[in-house]
Amino acid sequence: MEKEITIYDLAKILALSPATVSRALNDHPAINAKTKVLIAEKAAELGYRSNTFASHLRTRKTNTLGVIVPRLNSNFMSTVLAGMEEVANNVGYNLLISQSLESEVKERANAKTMFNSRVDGLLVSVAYDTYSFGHFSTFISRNIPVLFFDRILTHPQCGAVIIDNEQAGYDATRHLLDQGCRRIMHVTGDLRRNVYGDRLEGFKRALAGQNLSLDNRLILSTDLSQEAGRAVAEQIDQMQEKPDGLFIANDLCAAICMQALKEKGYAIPGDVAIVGFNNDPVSQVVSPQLTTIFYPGYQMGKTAMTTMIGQLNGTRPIDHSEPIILRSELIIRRSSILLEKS
Amino acid sequence: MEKEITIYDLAKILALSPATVSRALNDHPAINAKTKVLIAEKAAELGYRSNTFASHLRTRKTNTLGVIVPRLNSNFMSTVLAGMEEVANNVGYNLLISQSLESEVKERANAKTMFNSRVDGLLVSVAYDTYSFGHFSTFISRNIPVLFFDRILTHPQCGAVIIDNEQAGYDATRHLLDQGCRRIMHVTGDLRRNVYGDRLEGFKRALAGQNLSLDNRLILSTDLSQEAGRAVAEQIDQMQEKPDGLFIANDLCAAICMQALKEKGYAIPGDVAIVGFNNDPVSQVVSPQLTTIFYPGYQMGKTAMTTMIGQLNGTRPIDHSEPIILRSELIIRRSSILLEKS
DNA sequence: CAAATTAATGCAATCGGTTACAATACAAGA
DNA sequence: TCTTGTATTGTAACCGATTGCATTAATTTG
Repeated sequence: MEKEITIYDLAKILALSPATVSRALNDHPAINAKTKVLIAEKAAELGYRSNTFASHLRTRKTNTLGVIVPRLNSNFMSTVLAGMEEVANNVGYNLLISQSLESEVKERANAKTMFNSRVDGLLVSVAYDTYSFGHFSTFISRNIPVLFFDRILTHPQCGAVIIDNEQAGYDATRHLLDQGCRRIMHVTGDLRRNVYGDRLEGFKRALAGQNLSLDNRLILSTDLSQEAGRAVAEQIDQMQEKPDGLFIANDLCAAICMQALKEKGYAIPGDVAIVGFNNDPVSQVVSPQLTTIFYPGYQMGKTAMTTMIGQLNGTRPIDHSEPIILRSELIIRRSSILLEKS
Repeated sequence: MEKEITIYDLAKILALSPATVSRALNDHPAINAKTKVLIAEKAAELGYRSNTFASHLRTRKTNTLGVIVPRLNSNFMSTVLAGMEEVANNVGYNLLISQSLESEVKERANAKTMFNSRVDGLLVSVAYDTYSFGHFSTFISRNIPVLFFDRILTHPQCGAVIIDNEQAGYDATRHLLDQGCRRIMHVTGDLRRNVYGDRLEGFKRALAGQNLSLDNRLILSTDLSQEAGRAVAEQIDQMQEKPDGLFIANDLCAAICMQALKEKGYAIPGDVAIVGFNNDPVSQVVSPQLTTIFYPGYQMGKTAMTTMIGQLNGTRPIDHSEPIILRSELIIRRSSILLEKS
């Protein structure tokens, strides 16, 4: 009940050598099938469990992957993690998860912890203010694969899994244009971050496609928080030339903003048509329901993890030259429908 | 750049013994302060990192805690995890996180993995259908602390951190009664689960306090999913004697139900006043905004983790006799206000 | 029937810290 | 001066699984 059984105990009981026991438990081909069965049975009977530390010490593999995310308590991130966990769990990898709380300093500390824990690989979605790569280069130099997802850093030796933010930005904007909007405001995050920068590119492309000029006053870089949503509504209310369309790069922020606008008497979508981003549950419960971009979080988690494991197995090395791009999708709901379908 | 530095390397370079190096790095009092500095500097210079496996192998401690939750992608759970992570991270513990996907079978498998990974302690919020304790008793018999949170199993050797679900149920119901509701429906989960069973007790107590009898047809045990929310609205629509109040044990489910009711022409709160549970972001963006119970997830995560670590340090053993109960709070919003405040 | 294979198992070193038990050096006390 | 004490550092045996290199037994080949 109390004492741990080791392969030495098993060996002694069965009058075999520890080496044979070890090999049998690892299904080594050189061991007689009957012997394997014998050992396996005894091991089960005595409640033997492999000491992973001894094993890791010897093999220099940990079967553990590190994951660093900006925040755990976001619907999107936890969905991604759920996807990762499912894949990892299936192939026997453990996950060491930590959050940077959107701070590069904390992210650096987390990376160091992961490094010291000797994770076999690292999956990262970087913090809001991360621009340096330094804390990841230790991994690279030791040949530990680093894979970015969603919020990525571009690096010649790291893979990346993202959605096509440019296309998503284009789709969202194009949809508003198709509904007749001519003065579209884009509320977004830090534009140096790929997810936001790329969406802006799509936004611009859509405008250009309609020969509309870009008004920089209509591009708001915020932190996409709930407060930001309220502030945007306030700002719109103060504007002379008000926008007739609003593309906000986050659903919760968009929902709050929509609510604030409604309180101020604006009709949605009549006065302002709104498109969000993420397909967060909130997008379905606001009224009118929010048009948004479906962001395949679960899929992203699974893909990232599968890619990482492929790399570790050597079956499929990560392609460092090109990021893996997942399809996202515009989901049209009431908050942006100005024209009845014909 | 490539090779790992060990304490033996450091020892050789500095003409000291590995023992001294080891002690110095662990700040052992017997080591000369100057020697410590010397060793620390050299270690930093050469990029030494402790091999945790060798260390764990010897000390039989892993500095890793296991956490099993039903789902990662729930706002509440990810908030709890965020709280746990913050505390654990501060004191140098790592978290091994996995999800049971609401299945006892998977939970059992996860527990086994945790066990084999030799976590120093285990924190669990059990799956929807978990009623047996078997997969945790291995931990107990090896003296590994197990602490339940939110969805708990009651066991003489395990601590627990919960909110006062009975009181919360009472508060929610009492509020509806105070607003004049006389026929309140309670939509909840599996009643054998403490979180739901206790809320029902509170529900009953509130009714009893007003000398109202309990109508079992008004207690609906569902899976609290979005579909369940729609189904409830449908059911209400079919009822002869319709409820004038609705207490739903989950915000998202409540929001969907509210939406479905509105579509069917019911006025909220006029025809049906609604109270949810969790204070999920959705509760703030639905209209009318949803009255709900604030569920201190972050706090729960921090408290659970602090308790666990106190236990591991030996500073403060877990009190197995009584669960730790956190305060929750009724947040009154428009979905349930029938009487103007006087 | 001897030699050569093949199959199965054992020996012993190794991974890198940790720690009980010395050992050494030097200063203070008798 | 000799003893005792104190401060530091060293020696070596672990922790438990893995694996290259034998070794032994069993089978096949010439």
